[in-house]
Amino acid sequence: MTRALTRKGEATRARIVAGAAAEIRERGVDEVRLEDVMARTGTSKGQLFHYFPEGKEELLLAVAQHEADQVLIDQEPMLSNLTSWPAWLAWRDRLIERYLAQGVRCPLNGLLGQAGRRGPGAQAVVTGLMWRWQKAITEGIRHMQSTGDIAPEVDADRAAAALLAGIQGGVLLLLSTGKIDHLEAVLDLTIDSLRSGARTA
Amino acid sequence: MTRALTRKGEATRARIVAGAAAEIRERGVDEVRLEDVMARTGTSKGQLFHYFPEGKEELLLAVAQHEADQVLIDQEPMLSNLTSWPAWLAWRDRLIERYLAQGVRCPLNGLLGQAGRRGPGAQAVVTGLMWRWQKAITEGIRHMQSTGDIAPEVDADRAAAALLAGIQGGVLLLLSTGKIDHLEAVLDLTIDSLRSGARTA
DNA sequence: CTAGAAATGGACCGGCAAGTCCAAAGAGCG
DNA sequence: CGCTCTTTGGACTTGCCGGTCCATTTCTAG
Repeated sequence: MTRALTRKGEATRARIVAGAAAEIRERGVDEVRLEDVMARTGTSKGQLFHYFPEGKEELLLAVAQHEADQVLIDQEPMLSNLTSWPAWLAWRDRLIERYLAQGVRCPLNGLLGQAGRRGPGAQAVVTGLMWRWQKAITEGIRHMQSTGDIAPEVDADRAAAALLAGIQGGVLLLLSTGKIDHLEAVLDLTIDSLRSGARTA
Repeated sequence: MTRALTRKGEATRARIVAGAAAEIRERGVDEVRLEDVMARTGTSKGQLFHYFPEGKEELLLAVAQHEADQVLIDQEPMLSNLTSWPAWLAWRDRLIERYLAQGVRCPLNGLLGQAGRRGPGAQAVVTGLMWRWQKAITEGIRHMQSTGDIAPEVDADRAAAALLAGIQGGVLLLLSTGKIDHLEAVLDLTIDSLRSGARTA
């Protein structure tokens, strides 16, 4: 039942997704025309609908999944190794760097706020991303607790939830205002707060 | 040069904005058709373009401004009176309550992430909102510092920036996942953190 | 080599929704 | 009471863009 794709087909499909992703980053989700994707990727309409029978919707979803994965990959190996304060700071730096470079071009942009409306598929992609992201942070906090660097009374889940929210909001404000200050403030203050909590223990 | 609007005209214009706002809340920005607004408000196309000569764009911008103002109004009188810990908690409760009630229906939704792309007008609306919001929080923190409830070393601006980002992210996650947990965590943990900072002083 | 499946190209269709236009109704004013 | 400016109604135009369709070429297997 899985589509019969030859190697060539596979490559074309990937090219379409990548091209669509680039297009979205540059122009925004709702500004993407199938035609633009075709032009950029050197494909024809027939191909688009051959690889994404459901049409635009399906393509967009594939792109979303692709970009969501990328978000986490871009944070590696830091995100999975939050095992010391220097590691946390390295992660912090990576985030700042990454989003500073990305600027206004957030590929998931259109999705985030409208996940609910864009159908259950989009919803799943977004919640999946957030879930994995938060889980990684939680594990980092737990690890720091195991080494005594973070107070055991800290509710790792709640703290991770707050930090994740802060990051999202920081990025959102970067998107809105062009300033990275909010993201920086969140990361620094939250990490500081986790850190100083150790004294209590 | 300000448009010559009779009282009746003024009323109609307001009705259109309100109707469009409602429509956006229910269906999302990009799903709004002029036709829907007409139907809901009992107006004709002639009227829409009479009151908003630039068309949809201009109408949407008017709605955005309207809703942005509402966001802050909804937080009053708490937001302007963050002068004691009970007051902060009351504000917290109001936020939770408001966004819980609102659920997925965020009128500014489409704007937030795409302010940059939606033209300078939208950008201005969003940054203006964020600016005013953050300023109010900053003033709250400063006041608490003046009464010794928050340590003087706290950088009020930075702390406010972080809190604002947290709130935005919390709302975003509410929109994406339907859960209010993130917003709650941000508010509680951040306020706690500000509170415990007092001990240091 | 060849049959069948996959991949590709691109002409064409159809609907939708923004925006235009003008005619007519209503309201304020001397 | 009639002039003018605002308000209103709604038919019509127009361009865009997603989606359909089929002819053609390329690939793979036996």
